Amino acid sequence: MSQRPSIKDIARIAGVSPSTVSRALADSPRISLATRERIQRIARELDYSPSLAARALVTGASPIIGVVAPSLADPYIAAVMKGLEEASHQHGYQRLVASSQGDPEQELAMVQMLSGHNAAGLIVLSSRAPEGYAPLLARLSMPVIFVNSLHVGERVYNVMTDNEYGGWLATHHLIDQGHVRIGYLGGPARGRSHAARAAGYRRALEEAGLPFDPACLMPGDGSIEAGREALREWLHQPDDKRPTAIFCYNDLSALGLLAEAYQQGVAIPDDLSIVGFDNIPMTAISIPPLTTVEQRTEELGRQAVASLLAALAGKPVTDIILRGELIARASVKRMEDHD
Amino acid sequence: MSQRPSIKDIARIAGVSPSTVSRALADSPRISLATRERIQRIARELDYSPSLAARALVTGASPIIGVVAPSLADPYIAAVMKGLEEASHQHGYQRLVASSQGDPEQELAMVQMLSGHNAAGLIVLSSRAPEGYAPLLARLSMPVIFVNSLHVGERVYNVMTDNEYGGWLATHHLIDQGHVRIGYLGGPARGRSHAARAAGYRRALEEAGLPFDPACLMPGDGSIEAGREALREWLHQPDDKRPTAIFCYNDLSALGLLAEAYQQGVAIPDDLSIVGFDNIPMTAISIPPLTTVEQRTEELGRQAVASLLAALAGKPVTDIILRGELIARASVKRMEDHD
DNA sequence: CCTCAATGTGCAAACGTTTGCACAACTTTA
DNA sequence: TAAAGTTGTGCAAACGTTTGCACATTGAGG
Repeated sequence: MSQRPSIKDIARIAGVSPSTVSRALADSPRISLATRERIQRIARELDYSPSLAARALVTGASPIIGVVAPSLADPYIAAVMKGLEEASHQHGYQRLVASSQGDPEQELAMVQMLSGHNAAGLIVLSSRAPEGYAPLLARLSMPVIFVNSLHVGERVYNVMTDNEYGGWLATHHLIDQGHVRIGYLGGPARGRSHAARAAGYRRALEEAGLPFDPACLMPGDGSIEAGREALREWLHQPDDKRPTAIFCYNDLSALGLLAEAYQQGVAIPDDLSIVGFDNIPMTAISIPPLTTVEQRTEELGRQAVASLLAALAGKPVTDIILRGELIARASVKRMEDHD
Repeated sequence: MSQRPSIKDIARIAGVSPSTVSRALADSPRISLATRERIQRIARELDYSPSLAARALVTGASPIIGVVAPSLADPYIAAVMKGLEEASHQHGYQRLVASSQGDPEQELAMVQMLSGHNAAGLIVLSSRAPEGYAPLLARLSMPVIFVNSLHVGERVYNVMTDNEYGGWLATHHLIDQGHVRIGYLGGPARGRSHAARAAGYRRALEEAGLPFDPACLMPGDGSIEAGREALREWLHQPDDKRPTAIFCYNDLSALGLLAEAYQQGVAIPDDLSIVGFDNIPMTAISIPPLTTVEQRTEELGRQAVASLLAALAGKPVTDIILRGELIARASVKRMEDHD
């Protein structure tokens, strides 16, 4: 029946003023030890917990990190979240997570509303790069960390995977194993990471003196279904046009490709070699286990928090670029040399 | 330089009082249309967005649903989240997500802090059932929905999967396909869902007049590794003691079992039939595709929000129990009749 | 005995909203 | 023409904190 106890209730019981209670609970040395302990005991007895809303209102900031993600159902995002959770919790921050369902407009709205909560800072996960951000960011008074996209501005920082390098690494590995005709199954068309991985792919080809054939580029969107579709497409190509290896934008589509290959009787890696990207848990138990480029997703999350904290503390912050390693498993076949 | 605009700034510019602005922005009919529109235009020009902290303070509630989950990196949780997201967003609620890292003590602390945010209500995802909840719940002034665990109290409601039925369904299917010696690979030892699925398993056995052999119960924890371990264990059993089919607590461990079987040269389903639980996306593309009992996870999330909303609206709320269907794929073999 | 510093506590303003009530200016009704 | 509505707006309190400043008490130094 009684409302939640407030600082005033404690004050009344302890026979002191609200301000004394506030200070006592904050362990201020200005309050005598005796009073401090007495007040804290009373607070404990009443099960007092402070109104964070009121505190946020007066201090103009709350210990909340706003997180915007396109969705929480994606294993890549889930992994980043895990890193975020660990790091932010360690530092006494909570997270207000809003998901934009992949809608850029909603994404902006979420950022807007998180700032309404007086969040200390924002972390935005999104590979899209809605143009609308620039003006919005300029108005924001809190630091913003973008994960895997690239934005500039005051109090705006980036933490990202080196996608170009990853694309290069995957392709280089295939070349190293003797492949000459290599395909790339793409990701979301307008995504930055897709573009960067594709760029790495082309650079590796170039460096090896291999020709680049646009026909080897297959459209995709990073979904399981896109992988399945890619394999069906591959089957329709004439024998001499078919890549002997495909580098996939992400593990999800690589896994889809694997599944369809199995159904269609295409042997992996004997008939076709596959490299994925992300190193999600499932890759270790697929059949065959998937060779992939690791993305240090949890680290991405931890670093995002670290950068945010640094920015809040007024320390200089630089953009962070993380490189993952190639995880060689069993989905790539070594080609014989023709000599 | 300039702080975020407040209602007062708008008032000053518009030459009216703050209260008029507040009402105008809320589209109150008490304000003349002309003033309303003028004020709204000014607000738009200033990029005004309300201080949610202040609003929460005065109204004593904020449009926030607190969500407590053990982790965000689990695909099952991710799926529930998706349902939560959709439903809550549709009704204008935000979600403050806190993850407890599986630590029951932290879980209680998170609940505590979410109530400090004046959350409208709480949704708790956790299959553990820490005893500590009862007293905490009694003090809470907001409704709480538990997903897949079972708590009672005032303003406490439950939304859950019918795990007993699911366990029965999986086992019944195996019996139906002619299996007689059926194993059960368990989940987290103290978890409610594990116990319920095991109970369903035993009921199916009983109903079919099949003997129950405790040796057919394998310990597990729902992880991929637990699945691998279970298969190795199975290999060590003497031929006549080996189950011909195993019902797994969840898909993750079933998938682990599949992977290990492949590595060890055990043919699924020819040598061993497998049924999982959850129907996570990966089951459709495993090799072979996994027969499993669907868990309507997204629906779980949607229903949790629906129940919460109903409770907030003062409508009567009853506990909800969801049943999933059996998804027959290719990991179960039909046994020949011996006659 | 007076002044000064140190120590502990209280007062009151402020944060940005919402909302019950009062009030002024009109308009209608009797 | 007075009384009674109607309509639009403003006043001021309230929500639960934090915090700069002032005050009262005490003890020490001169």
